[in-house]
Amino acid sequence: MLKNHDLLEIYDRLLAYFGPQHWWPGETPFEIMVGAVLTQNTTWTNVEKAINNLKESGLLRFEVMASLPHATLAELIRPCGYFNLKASRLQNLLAMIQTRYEGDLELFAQAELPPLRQALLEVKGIGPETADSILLYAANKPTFVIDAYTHRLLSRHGLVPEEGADYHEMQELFMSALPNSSALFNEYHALIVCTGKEFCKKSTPKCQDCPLSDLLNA
DNA sequence: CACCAGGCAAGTA
DNA sequence: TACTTGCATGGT
Repeated sequence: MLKNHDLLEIYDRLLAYFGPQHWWPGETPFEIMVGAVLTQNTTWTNVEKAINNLKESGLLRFEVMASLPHATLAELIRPCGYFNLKASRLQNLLAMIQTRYEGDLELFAQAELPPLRQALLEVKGIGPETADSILLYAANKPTFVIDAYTHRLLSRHGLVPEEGADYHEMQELFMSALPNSSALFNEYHALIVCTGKEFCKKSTPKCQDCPLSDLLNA
């Protein structure tokens, strides 16, 4: 079984296997932030369609999107699913940044991590994963993102239960075992997603071919 | 056809 | 606190 202190070795293996990912898929902090909301429980290919709609309409900018009617925004992001819900969530998020950070993402990114995380979590529709994704990938803050792939990796290797694992508990596993580096957390989470997409799927796992397969019965 | 995908919040007991 | 349900499109 996997041990807590092996998390650094796992990183080395994934990096050697997949190579550096230089994530997140998005050209600007604003695009990354929007993508973080749109990808909630949704495939990235569907998110791309929604992002492309926004891009082609020239709406992928803070001031423009912030003044868009809900129905217009919802229609554009329809392909990524939950479109009414996500339109509201985006608007809630933009309103918070408008109020607390003058609608300025650079100012937003200059804030300290703990209050910034708190501000994000107070937005209706922003939970721990979305908050941490925005903090890490749009604001370069050193926090570890826990998603379905990460949970699956940990549970398949016996580090946490398959059901009922706590987000903060899983986050602490990584953050207590690793140096506090946003560059490292960024790359590590990206590599976990690579593993998840290629080997660690829910119903069709390919554990035999996974670069970590020999750790399963060590 | 059933199941899955880089969640989250609200309702119920 | 511990379940359960709604939200929705698109791919396998």
